[in-house]
Amino acid sequence: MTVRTRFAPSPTGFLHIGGARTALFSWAYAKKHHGQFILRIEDTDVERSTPEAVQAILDGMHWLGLDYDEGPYYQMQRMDIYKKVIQSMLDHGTAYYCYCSKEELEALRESQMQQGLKPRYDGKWRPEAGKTLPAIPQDIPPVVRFKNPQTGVVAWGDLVKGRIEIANAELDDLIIARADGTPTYNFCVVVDDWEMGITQVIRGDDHVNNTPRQINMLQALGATVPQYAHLSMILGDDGQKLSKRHGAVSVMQYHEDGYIPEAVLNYLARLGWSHGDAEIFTMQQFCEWFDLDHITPSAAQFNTEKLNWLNAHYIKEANIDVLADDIASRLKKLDVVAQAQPKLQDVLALYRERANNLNQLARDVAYFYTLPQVSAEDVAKHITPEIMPAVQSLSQNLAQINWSAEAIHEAINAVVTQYQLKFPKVAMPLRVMLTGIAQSPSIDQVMALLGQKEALSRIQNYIR
RNA sequence: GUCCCCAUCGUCUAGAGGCCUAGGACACCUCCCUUUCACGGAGGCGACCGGGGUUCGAAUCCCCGUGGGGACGCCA
Repeated sequence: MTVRTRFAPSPTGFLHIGGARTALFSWAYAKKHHGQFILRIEDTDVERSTPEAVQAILDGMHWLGLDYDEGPYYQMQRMDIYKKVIQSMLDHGTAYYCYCSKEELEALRESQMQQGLKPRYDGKWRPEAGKTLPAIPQDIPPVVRFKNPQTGVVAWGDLVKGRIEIANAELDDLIIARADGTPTYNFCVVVDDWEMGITQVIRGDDHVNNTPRQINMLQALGATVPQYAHLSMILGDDGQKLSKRHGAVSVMQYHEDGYIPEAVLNYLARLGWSHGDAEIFTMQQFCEWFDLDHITPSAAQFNTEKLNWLNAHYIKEANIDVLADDIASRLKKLDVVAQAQPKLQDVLALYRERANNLNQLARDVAYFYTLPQVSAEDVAKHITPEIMPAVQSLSQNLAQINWSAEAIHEAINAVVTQYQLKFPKVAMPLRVMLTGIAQSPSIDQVMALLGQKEALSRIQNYIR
């Protein structure tokens, strides 16, 4: 049987880091087994679903390069299928109408909680041999409930957590269609996973508790039960649960914050999954290596520092033209236009070795295209009156030479010797004059890229 | 409250009874490289939640604690 996995987000917000990892693992599993990966939008909560959220999810997946073979399917467009199944379950007696009002259910829940019991539907309208059902109230539109088995256990071999077993007595008859006739989540999932021929359901472990209900429905429908793999959650950098209020951000925020998608992908792949000592790998390798039995069942804490380390790696590895495009657009946000000279690719070749963030990289190279902001502190510390004669003399020499890093280096060495100084004594003030700060790559290389005219002009500003 | 899940360095993890005086990676520290800051290189620090079993032998298996998390909606 060919493998078919799916990612089934509900469009009530952006694609966050946990969702992205779930999608990544489902995607990789399908790729590994030459199967299909399906995207399904679970938008049956009309109140909270928005088209913007759908777009945000699509954008996030696109940025990460998680392409799908089928979909996106929208559950709201599949109502006919669900209604047909509900009718057939009603016909077969595996589902029934319940006329309890919301208030009645609420009261039931409360009293059970007070008695220290697990809140559950009491089966008031559940048809049973020899049982007389109450009189049907006229003013209450009924919901449809699934007739869950009351004895025995539901068990499955979870691909991540191992065997999980839950007594049917713990479960109640869940609502599969609301009073207005629309189907509910657990039911739609069952129908879709069945109808779409999903073979492995890979999802967050907050769904473990839904699984036994879904299996029971699948069995009532006579459907093949897929395999389940429940991924543990991702905690924030501080070990706390991610929530809207606390640290949960869109994957697109990582783009915004200067991360390269390869780094995010590699990082996410290693969160909860491992392949021996492998830390850095391509998505192609990941798809070859990926399997469900090397996933940790315990929750993982997000670590930005390790992401930064991977980001540095992928910035070094990136295609220089792609990198230049990205940095050019980030420069634009800083109101800096990357001119033709010096070529941004050349500048980045010099700078990317030291960067671990794209925004930082953009800020670092901005001075090639705009006058740097110099701090008074750096000026006071490095551009001292004592050094000015040497700088002045160097400036005159530089005007004479053939502009190249080697020649610049020689020129600096010459004044260093002439004035009996150490190299940094001259290099540091140059850095500040040219780049605005006291840290930069080799000053001769920086100057070579900046160009003779521009370099000399910036030095002149300090000579009076 | 009830049910379910989880538990190795600060963090991500390797580990499927002897290969473990517990390995790798990030972070941290030291040194080297050096034209500053980085990069890079070499070292270092640092963990099996506790208690009982089982076994010749347990990080690995079992039980009990403890701690953490999740689920209990006409939300998904």
